[in-house]
Amino acid sequence: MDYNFKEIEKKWQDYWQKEKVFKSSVSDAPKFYCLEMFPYPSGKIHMGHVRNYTIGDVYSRYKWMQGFNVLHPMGFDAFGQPAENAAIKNKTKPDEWTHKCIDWMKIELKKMGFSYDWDREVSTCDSGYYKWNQWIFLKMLEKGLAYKKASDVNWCSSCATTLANEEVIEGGCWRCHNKVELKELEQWYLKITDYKQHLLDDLKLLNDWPQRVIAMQTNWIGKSQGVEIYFRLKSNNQIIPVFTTRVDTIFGATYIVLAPEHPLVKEIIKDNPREKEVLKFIEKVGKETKVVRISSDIKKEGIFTGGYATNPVNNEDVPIWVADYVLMEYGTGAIMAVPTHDQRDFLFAKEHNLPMRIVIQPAAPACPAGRQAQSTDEMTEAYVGEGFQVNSGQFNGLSNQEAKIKIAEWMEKNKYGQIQTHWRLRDWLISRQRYWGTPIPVIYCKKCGAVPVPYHDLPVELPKDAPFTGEGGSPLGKVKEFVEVKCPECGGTGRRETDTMATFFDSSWYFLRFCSPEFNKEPFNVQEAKYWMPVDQYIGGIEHAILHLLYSRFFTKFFKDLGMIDFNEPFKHLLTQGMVLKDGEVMSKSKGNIVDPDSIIDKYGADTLRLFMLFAAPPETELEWDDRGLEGAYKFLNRVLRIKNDLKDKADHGLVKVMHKIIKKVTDDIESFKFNTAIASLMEFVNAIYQSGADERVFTNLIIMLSPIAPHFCEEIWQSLGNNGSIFKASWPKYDPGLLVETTVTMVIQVNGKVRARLEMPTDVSEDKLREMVLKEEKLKPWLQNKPFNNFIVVPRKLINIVV
RNA sequence: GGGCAAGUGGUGGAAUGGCAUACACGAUAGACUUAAAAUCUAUUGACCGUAAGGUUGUGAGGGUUCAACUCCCUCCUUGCCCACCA
Repeated sequence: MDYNFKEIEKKWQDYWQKEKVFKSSVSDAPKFYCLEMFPYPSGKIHMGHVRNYTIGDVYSRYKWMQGFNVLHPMGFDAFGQPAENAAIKNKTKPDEWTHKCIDWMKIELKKMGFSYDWDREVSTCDSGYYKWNQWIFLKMLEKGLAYKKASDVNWCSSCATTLANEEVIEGGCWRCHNKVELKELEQWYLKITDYKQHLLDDLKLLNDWPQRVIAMQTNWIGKSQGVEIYFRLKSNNQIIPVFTTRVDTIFGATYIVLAPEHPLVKEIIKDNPREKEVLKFIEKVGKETKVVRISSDIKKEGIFTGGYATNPVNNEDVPIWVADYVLMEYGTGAIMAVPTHDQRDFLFAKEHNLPMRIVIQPAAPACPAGRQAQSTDEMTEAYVGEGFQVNSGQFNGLSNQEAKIKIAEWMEKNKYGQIQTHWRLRDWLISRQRYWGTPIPVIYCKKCGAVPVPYHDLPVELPKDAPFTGEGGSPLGKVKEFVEVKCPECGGTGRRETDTMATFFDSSWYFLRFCSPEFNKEPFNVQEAKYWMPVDQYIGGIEHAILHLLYSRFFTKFFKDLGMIDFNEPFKHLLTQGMVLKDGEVMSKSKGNIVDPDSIIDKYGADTLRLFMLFAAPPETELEWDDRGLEGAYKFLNRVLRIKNDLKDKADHGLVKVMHKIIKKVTDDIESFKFNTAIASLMEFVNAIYQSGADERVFTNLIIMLSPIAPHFCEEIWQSLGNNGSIFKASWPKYDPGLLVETTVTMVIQVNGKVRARLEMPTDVSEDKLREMVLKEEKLKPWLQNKPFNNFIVVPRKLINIVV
């Protein structure tokens, strides 16, 4: 008979909550902080949440049973635009809508049986939380890390707000995919670039992070070392700086190219017969969107300006061109072109018949790629590999790697240029022209300028009934009582900042807040954070590999500089779980292939859902949803339950030995997040029990090992076996290494690498004895046929390979 | 274009130099049943063979090794991230 999961799951969820089984507080015991990325409260949990939180839950419960003091909190990343949209649609207020969603979501999370310490719940939209966003902002302002500047910012007209560089994906808005425009605005920025070197260097400390996340962050920070070279405009000797990482090719620079927006272009073409034509070209390029400009199959277009510049290393005059493939926002907005050693320059030069010169030759014949080109005419593509300098003055004959250093030093000495480092990382734009976010705590005064709100006036509360319509513009600007305030400095007429903070600000430090969620003197209690932090295990989606993780690392470094914490990195170990797929595709509303967790819980129970998700694939790989696999998980639980009705007085010694092996395997597997093989081992254990019958001790160990995975199910059995208290207060079984030692072993006998026999041998058999037994073996005789052995290889306790 | 993963039965996956396909799903057969479901038992990579057994087999090709899914080289395919980045 099937077990009654509905009754059982409800019963134990209530019990865990009432008894506060998973409540944690600072103690002398070793701590373990297990954190899953908190959700945006959309109102419904999806399979991605279920997978993420199940992984964290299993690990937390396992750590509890290993004797750790576990911090396993949950909260809600509750500010953000969807609440505004939903509120307009449903004619309610973002505040009410969000809190309703949080309530629904909590019900669903509780139905999954997750072991959270709900006493630590935080929601970022509560003033008790965002007050500290404002506090952090003011501290950053004090330290010169928050500043306001006017510039062209990424603007999404459909969301009517600005976007950080990190929020622009392929030229579109990360949320609505609308084309992003540039708009000149005065906005607040955080100087994350002050930490760029630390953010890059400390990636080396993160040995327990996935390689690809490290790679993505490295890429995003984008450090590149090179030389800024001073070309000079021939007509008036003005400097045109260009940046290159390949200074070894400087003697092959046969023209330079400016971005169409480059300020010097207008000067160069002034009173020049080509002026009209060039302006026409610039206008044309300006109309193209960035998306079109970067699409790789489009031909690079450019035009000669009529001007010339002088290459400082050889005083050669080179033509100045303007082309669409040079971007004003990277480097200096101007490049030197070396057609022989850069593929893009090569194609451009061929197209426009520009001169080229070879300056690096592969070291033939050592270089396989390298037939040396005798003239540029025979080149069909640029040579971008390593080699030796030619046509490069006093640097001829050097390897290009060596030349890179020597030329850079020589240029710097002669003031032809300057060794420089370029970074891709830009300061973080945090102003948003939205309602549902943290108000930026600044007041503008005609006399005093931008004045920070004094700490004792925090929080700057978000007015509950702003008249927002979704039409854009800062809705807070329409709330008179909010905007019209006195200047805190001179008492004169002031005007409050009406932009709110980007929501990534909220999630950049929530892991610290969880250490002391009620603390009301500072963002977190320094002592408690000292005990709990850093997060030992962080679990979440790969989609946060750049934004959220980079910002959180930045905030952590800031708090360290404030002296509030004493570690460099917030997350010791990071696990990025794979997506949940259905029919090979990511589950999504638009594809209509969503499986609702709630309906699965209703039909099979949370334990079955948890078991299936963990068994179907390792946590980091994609998981293909499979109804039949779910059915299999359900059958397994019933199979376990049946054992209980058939317990023996004493289990066989053989089964006890099997048990100890399984304990070792399951412990090792769970420790390293191999839940799928841990479950496979438990299934093997169950199969073995079906063969020989378990006693209560063996069965209890099975139940304890299964309990992190199927907690309600195991808690029920634990209780029905007459145990007191929660199974999660029980300790994890230990294996007896003595029982793992075998006296005999099955050895595989190979002849020429092919398996020809298997022999049962004592583990301590001597090699001579082995040989004797092998030669006697009838099965092997046809293969050996009295031929002499070339080799007789023995891998102790495993295998023998005879080579004849 | 650059970087990082990955490619194994009908399916999800296991094995990190030493028995390829653990565990499960599915399928087939049997037991139980009036019958079905559930459950239990057995078989299940392909090919040849009545069988014993043999051959072959981890995207393709080469290499190292007594021994390669695993290490090295070349290539193909898929996924993800970045990208006219100078």
